[in-house]
Amino acid sequence: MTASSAAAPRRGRPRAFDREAAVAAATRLFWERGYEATSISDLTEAMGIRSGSLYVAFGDKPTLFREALAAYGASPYGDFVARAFSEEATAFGAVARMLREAARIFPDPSHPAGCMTINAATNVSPANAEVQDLLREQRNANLEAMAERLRAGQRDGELAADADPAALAAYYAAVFQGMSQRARDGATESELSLTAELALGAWPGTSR
Amino acid sequence: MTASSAAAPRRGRPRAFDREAAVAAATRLFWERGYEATSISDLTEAMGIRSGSLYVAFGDKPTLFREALAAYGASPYGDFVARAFSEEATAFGAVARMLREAARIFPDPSHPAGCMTINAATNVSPANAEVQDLLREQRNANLEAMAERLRAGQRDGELAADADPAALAAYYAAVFQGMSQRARDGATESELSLTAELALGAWPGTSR
DNA sequence: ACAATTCTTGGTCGATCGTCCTACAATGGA
DNA sequence: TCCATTGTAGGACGATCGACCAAGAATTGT
Repeated sequence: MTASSAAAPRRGRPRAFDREAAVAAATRLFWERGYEATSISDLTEAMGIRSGSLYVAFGDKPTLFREALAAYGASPYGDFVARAFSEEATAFGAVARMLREAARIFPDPSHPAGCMTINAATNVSPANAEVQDLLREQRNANLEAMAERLRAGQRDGELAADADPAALAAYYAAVFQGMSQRARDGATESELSLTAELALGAWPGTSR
Repeated sequence: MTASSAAAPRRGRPRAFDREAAVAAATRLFWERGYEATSISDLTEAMGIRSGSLYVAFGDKPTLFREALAAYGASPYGDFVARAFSEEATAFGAVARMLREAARIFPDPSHPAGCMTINAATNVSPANAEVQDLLREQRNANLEAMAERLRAGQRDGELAADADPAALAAYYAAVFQGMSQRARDGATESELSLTAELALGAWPGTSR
């Protein structure tokens, strides 16, 4: 690995476009339409570049998608779940914050509705199964991480001893994914907030 | 409108394939991959016919999709929600049956996972927005029908007077859609059953 | 000044998309 | 028997897909 990370002056003709802004445009398009329904020409138009530049700068379409997904995950709209679980002290606090922020972020009209990880590759032809698998594994990994957090909470006494952490995690994952779908169907923040509170009411023991 | 509905003997060469079986094959494929990721050649191969026969018998691709969707809605895997709401005496009974049957049907390996109405057109390019809109409107109509059933239940005293029927319906719709997504991600019947019971625990008053 | 390097332009590649057409096969009615 | 009608076989249509290439432009290092 040779440096290259910093702003070391590179040889050759400099890029004429803002790489970060181009990725942001691609992210928005993939988020809105999904992987397969977004064509290279859709992308080049939105990114303001020609296909040659795209392939030089980003490789092929699946590679660009992975970069767009990483950009989503690093943005405020994509990292709020990870932040909730790393910053909240209790398991209930983390789940509650996850759902309440989802209710606010999913229908926000300043970006495509719902969660990109949930919606970007649900309908995919066999030729692009790798992308579908990538997102599926990410969702299942998020579920497992939530289950692990609940198990830890149970050990610490935050969660009733007779509760089922895996079942609770699966339940909240389903609610979260359903909220994303509802946002895509036009659900408002107030509807999703009510959904979040009803879902939180199922927390065992009501002790919180 | 001139007769033509019954089995009146038609002129000309008879169809060489079973129309109902062909629609069933198309339904399965659309259900599995979604509208856009299913190509005409995919369809003709699965249906066992050539494209010429397909266009004569079914019109174009969106028309065939609508017929496949209708076949899904008339099948045991697609009509169980409607049956739950028409056959159960109480609002809670209908919602409970809807979720419990979804937990059994969504992951059934004898057919594609989840609900076709929910998953068949989530990622669609603008050219096919009509299909996406069709399914979205169907989902929203189902939600409104559930809300109406809960309002009726509230008038009949089945549901606590201070409960919010629209919010409850939106909540159970989100859970239902989330369960479909989880099934697509590999959730088992036992996981989905636990999710259903946790969701039902949020029913107001616990009086049921 | 010149070479090495990198990016942009513009176009081409084979494959596949949904749709339709023509030629032929198989049936019912007259 | 012959015609009208309908379905099938096979291929062609223009458009678009993702990917890549050659030529030229713009920059840095020597």
